[in-house]
Amino acid sequence: MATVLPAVADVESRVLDDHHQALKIWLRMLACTTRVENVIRQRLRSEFGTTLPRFDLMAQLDREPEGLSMGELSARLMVTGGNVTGIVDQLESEGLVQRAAHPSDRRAYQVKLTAAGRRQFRRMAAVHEAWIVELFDGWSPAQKTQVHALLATLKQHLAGIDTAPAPKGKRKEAA
Amino acid sequence: MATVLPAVADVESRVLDDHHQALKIWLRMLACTTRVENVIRQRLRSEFGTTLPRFDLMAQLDREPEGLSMGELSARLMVTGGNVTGIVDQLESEGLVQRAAHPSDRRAYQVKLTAAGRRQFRRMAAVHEAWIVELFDGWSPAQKTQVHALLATLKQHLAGIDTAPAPKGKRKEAA
DNA sequence: TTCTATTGCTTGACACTTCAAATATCAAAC
DNA sequence: GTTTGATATTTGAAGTGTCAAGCAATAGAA
Repeated sequence: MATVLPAVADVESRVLDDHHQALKIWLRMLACTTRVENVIRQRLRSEFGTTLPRFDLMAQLDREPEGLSMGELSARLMVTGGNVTGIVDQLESEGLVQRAAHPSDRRAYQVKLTAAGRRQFRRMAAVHEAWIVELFDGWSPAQKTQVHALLATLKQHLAGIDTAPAPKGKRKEAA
Repeated sequence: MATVLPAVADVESRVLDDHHQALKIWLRMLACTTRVENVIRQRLRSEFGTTLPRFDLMAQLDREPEGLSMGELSARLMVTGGNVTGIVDQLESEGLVQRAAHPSDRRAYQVKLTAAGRRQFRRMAAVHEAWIVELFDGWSPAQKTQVHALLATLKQHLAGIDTAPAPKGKRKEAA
């Protein structure tokens, strides 16, 4: 693999490039998601007078007729519990969501969409999906399939990563 | 794959699938970036006692020795101006950043990293890059190259999208 | 010049978010 | 039954973020 003269420099620069490659991908990916989020956020506001987190939370509830606990919402939305409390408080006060008693655990609720909440969400969801299709129309169907698979790989890798940084020499220390 | 009978249904469901495909990609992509952000955020906090937006802002300044105006920072970080004001206020009060007079426009500043700011950022940046490499290690170098190119396509497409939703029948109405 | 419109930035109100600490309930061991 | 520890949620403080309104400086036209 290593040729004679530029071998050393090549190996070094390849490492550097590889590092910069990951960083560049990250910055580019972040730019894309931020852009998409900003567009969706502004459109949700101007078209429906609502916000992205409200929409996301209702989206989770829409696909779970039985409702979700606060903790499940927190996990699915990948935000902290305190955050969910605040958003549910608001949606509940607007009559879009309802805290129902959990059948077997008095600590937990089952948060559900009310009829009004479901109606409103469904109305927004159709438009929202069209927006997403528009925003991702830069990729051909074949490219979309490719990306979908690539993201699956990354997502799985990320699931195995510890939140705390690896303490120097260790790797995958399973309990 | 497609057998005789469900052909019609296939055509229809393909359209639906295409819509759902964009949505699925978006959700998966969002999950990945959120996960990465959360990991980096927590590590920045525990290792360096700083936050992601502070780090991002300093990163922009580090690569511009001449400094950046508030507006340029706002554009690069893809956040609103008011937000930048707040973060710069803090970093300035901590002596990591400095508002210098703009040579030709008395309305604007040139925000620069101080010596202390640059020192601190450089220290964090090396570790940060290692984290990114770790987080994106789920992709092979070849896959990274692929993703890098695919994201370039998407980014360009997104740049041509208007923030306001397309008003029904119109398309690309250039002034 | 002077008027007008634009640009760069800040402010204040409010929404979202994390974090850490507090409360309440559960589950399981004793 | 109590205690002990874990789990579900809420609370409050502080940071981050948008938005709209406002001020100061610029730029261009009348």
